[in-house]
Amino acid sequence: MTDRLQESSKNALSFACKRNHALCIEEALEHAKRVCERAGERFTDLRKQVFAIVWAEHKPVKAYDLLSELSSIRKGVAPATVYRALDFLKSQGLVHKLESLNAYLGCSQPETEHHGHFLICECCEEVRELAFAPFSQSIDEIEKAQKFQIKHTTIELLGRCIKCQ
Amino acid sequence: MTDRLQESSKNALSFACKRNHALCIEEALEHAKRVCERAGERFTDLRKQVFAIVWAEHKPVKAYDLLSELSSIRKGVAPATVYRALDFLKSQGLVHKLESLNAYLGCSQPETEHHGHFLICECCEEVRELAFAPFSQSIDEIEKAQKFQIKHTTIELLGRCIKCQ
DNA sequence: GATCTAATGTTATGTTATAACATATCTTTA
DNA sequence: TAAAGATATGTTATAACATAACATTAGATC
Ligand SMILES: [Zn+2]
Ligand SMILES: [Zn+2]
Ligand SMILES: [Zn+2]
Ligand SMILES: [Zn+2]
Repeated sequence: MTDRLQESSKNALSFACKRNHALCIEEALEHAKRVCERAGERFTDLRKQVFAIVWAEHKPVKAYDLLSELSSIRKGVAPATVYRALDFLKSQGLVHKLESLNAYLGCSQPETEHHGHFLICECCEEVRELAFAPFSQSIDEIEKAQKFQIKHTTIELLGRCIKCQ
Repeated sequence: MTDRLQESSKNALSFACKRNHALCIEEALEHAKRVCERAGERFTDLRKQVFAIVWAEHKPVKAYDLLSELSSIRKGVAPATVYRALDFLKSQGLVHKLESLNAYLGCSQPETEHHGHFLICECCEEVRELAFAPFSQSIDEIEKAQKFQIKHTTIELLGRCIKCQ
């Protein structure tokens, strides 16, 4: 247990990066705060806590697991509490929902224009968010060819990562 | 009410195409039957009925709506009944699950190699399955670049169709 | 027709998500 | 700064989606 735990004061438990990255959560929280400020939205304690828990996992989190983690640092937590916070964070692009898993993942690049395209390893459950959208050209082509105006994409590729092949 | 209704005998109700396409369900059932035969699987009454209901809609169907439709032509229908049939049909590529809608759609081209990529109109709820996979090249590239072996893709593009723009 | 296997029936429960309304907190402005 | 309005959260209840476990039935094999 490092200095970071002390620094994080009362909510230390949930605010520590599960992979022990130095300053990981602190930086992500700064990042998230800026995103909210720019959007003129409030980054409340609840939202901060939910974001920090999701982020700390570095992997998809189920809403009800999140609920039980959140309960350990906060009172009066019900499903609606969690889903409302998740909805907000999604609306700001700070977390993504993985539809094929019914789980939520902290966005790895919230300040970059991107659509949330994921590689999901069926074996180790690691999920990688593609940094640059390799599908954007295909998507443009589809929009033209099919005269279809795309507003949101769900692209989740299930398979095996290099470690699990 | 046309001849087709009479032809379909006891299960006429659910076996009629909701868009009044001539021979639509009959042909799809023949198609599905062949797919099952080739796979050495049984296309039972239950599976046939579930497939026909899903197909007749020509749009995504919720499992519990399917359940209630199925109940009108069959006894002893419970959630498991429906989900088992859907699992089977999915395994044969005869229906797809739309993860972002929690709904099921009859496959428009079950005998063609394809991955199930969809355009979903948020306005009229019409869903089009892309006939040729425009993403297959991107997917190949990702597999090489990321050393990730893709086994299943979830690609659902939400937006507005030409009629709803 | 006895045996084995696959499919379905049946009951119960687990999991995921939202509705509706009360209360608290923040922001704005008089 | 007190009142009013808007946003966020608390609280209770329920809706919507899906699977587990075991019994029974129907089809295939011998
Ligand atoms: Zn970290
Ligand atoms: Zn992202
Ligand atoms: Zn039809
Ligand atoms: Zn298909």
